[in-house]
Amino acid sequence: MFNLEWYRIFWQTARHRNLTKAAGELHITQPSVSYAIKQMEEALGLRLFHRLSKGVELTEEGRALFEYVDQSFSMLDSAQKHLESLKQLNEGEIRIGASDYLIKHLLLPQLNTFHSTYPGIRIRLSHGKTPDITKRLKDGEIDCAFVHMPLHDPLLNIQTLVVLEDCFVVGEAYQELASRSLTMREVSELPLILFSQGSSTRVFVEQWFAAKGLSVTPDIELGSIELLAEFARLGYGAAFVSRSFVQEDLHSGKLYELKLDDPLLPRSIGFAVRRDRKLSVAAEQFVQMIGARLSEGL
Amino acid sequence: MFNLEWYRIFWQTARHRNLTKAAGELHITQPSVSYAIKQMEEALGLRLFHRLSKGVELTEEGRALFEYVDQSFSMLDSAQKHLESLKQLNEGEIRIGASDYLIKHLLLPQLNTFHSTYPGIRIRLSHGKTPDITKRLKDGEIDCAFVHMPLHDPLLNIQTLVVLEDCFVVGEAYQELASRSLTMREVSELPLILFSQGSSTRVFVEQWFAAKGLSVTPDIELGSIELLAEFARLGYGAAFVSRSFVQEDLHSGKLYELKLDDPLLPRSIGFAVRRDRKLSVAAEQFVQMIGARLSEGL
DNA sequence: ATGTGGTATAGATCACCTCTATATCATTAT
DNA sequence: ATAATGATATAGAGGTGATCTATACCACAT
Repeated sequence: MFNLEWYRIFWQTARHRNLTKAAGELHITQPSVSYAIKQMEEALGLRLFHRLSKGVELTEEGRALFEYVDQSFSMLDSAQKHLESLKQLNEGEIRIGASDYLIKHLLLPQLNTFHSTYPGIRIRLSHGKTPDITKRLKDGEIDCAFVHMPLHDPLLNIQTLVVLEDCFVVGEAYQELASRSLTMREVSELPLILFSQGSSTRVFVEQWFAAKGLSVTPDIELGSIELLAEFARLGYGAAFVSRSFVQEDLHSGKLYELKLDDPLLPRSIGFAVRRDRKLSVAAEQFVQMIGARLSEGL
Repeated sequence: MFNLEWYRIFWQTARHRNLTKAAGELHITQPSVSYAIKQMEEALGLRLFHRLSKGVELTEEGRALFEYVDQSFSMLDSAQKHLESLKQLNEGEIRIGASDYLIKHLLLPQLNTFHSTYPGIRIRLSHGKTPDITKRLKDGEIDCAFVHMPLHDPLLNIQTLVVLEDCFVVGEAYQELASRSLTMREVSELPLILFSQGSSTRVFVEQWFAAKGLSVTPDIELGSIELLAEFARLGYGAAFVSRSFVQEDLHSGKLYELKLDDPLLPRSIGFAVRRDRKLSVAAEQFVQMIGARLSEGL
């Protein structure tokens, strides 16, 4: 059959009109070139070059072939360049799934860094609840996802990325509550400021209460963690937030953390990919960066 | 370095999403495919396929590569088709040089046959005098030429194709001249009907006279052999024509050939190509045909 | 458990590409 | 003429890497 390597030899020979020069370019010897072209001509049943005393020259048929081969090669050359570019992270695409909350507070800060380092990489975010996100991940619509733990799925490779520690915080108005330890019932009877219904955070806190047979109805229900903290500071009640987010306020005394008889279990955020798929170069790089930055502390 | 054969293996694998199938298509074994793709991935420093439990699937980078490779291959495929077509004489080009006279009386009848057999082959004719034609042949502007012999040129390969025998003919009016043998001087004093100045035929006949120190001025000078014969038939004088052309008139008694003391040397028509160039498939076929037909007698 | 359908790995083999050496040929210089 | 130069072609030896066989391994379905 026809050996594709022959095309490369043919191409160089046609360009240099000289077997010896072509051989030099290809880092092989002149007889090898001569041999390859002979093979080719025999395989095609056509003469491709005129053998002149001072080199070779394409025949009519050879010229016809060269037109195509040249184009074909420039195509393959572009391919090499494109792949190199993908490898150098000058282009590419990452499709990430996460909840609105995680997109805003975990992903966005990291993404900025990533995007300014690799401006050519296109980021596609899709938001949704964890079950929805995992489905899209399994369907191949997204490359990786940030999910709330615990989550088990045989098709997915999930690793814990960062641990969220939650707490109830109050403003100065409720300062005295923070001096002693509260039971869950006591907490449930406070005016509560919670994340909106259906969010992972809300589900988590409701389950915590439910474990003691308590059901709660928040006085205030909000969609953003900043607002939760703000209402707490203003003394509207106890807000359920992740501790790291209100760290500064706790230090400066604008907010107070409630001590609890039954400690809240830490919640984990995991990073999930399909077990049977390798990440693209771009996604791989992204994961590396996320991992490095998060291990230094969120 | 990168082996172009790998592309073929990559391509088949990508199309079938299955190493085993690709191997079958390529008439090699599955491990060979596995090995080749591994080589390729290592050379590129990129993973090209996801290995799934039920086959393989292109990665993002693999898809990018496939786009190019697929195009590149369809290009090479077109090349094969084109060459095949050239070989089958479904297309191609022949550039032929000849004098006006030879184009009309030697080439045209043959060309019709050739052209109806191979309608896809483009014929390019260029006309000119033999020295001009041979120059164009040596410059590579034409592929082959019909020339008047004798002609010697170290760069050209010339073979005699057909022998033209010339003669002087007269109409009934001069019938009695044909009964005896004439000297050249007698002929030179007849009213002569000759081909136009500069043509090979004219040069030939002038040289024949010049060899005896005679110079001639024709009474009638014409550009086509039909007209020469016609004027002779009408009794305007003696026309110098090739015998084969007036064969019929000689038999039917419309024309009479003059007998000469000094016989005219037969003139040869030769076929010339460049010694260092091989003819294209189309031209080769043309030469074959011309040779075969002419050897059966013009 | 077992079978099925896929890929990966190990080690042996062999085809064929590449090499060296030399022939041959045309052109150019001496 | 003769030699030198710069090409390609050919012959025969050799080595390398693609290919093969055999087998392991893995996921999934039965």
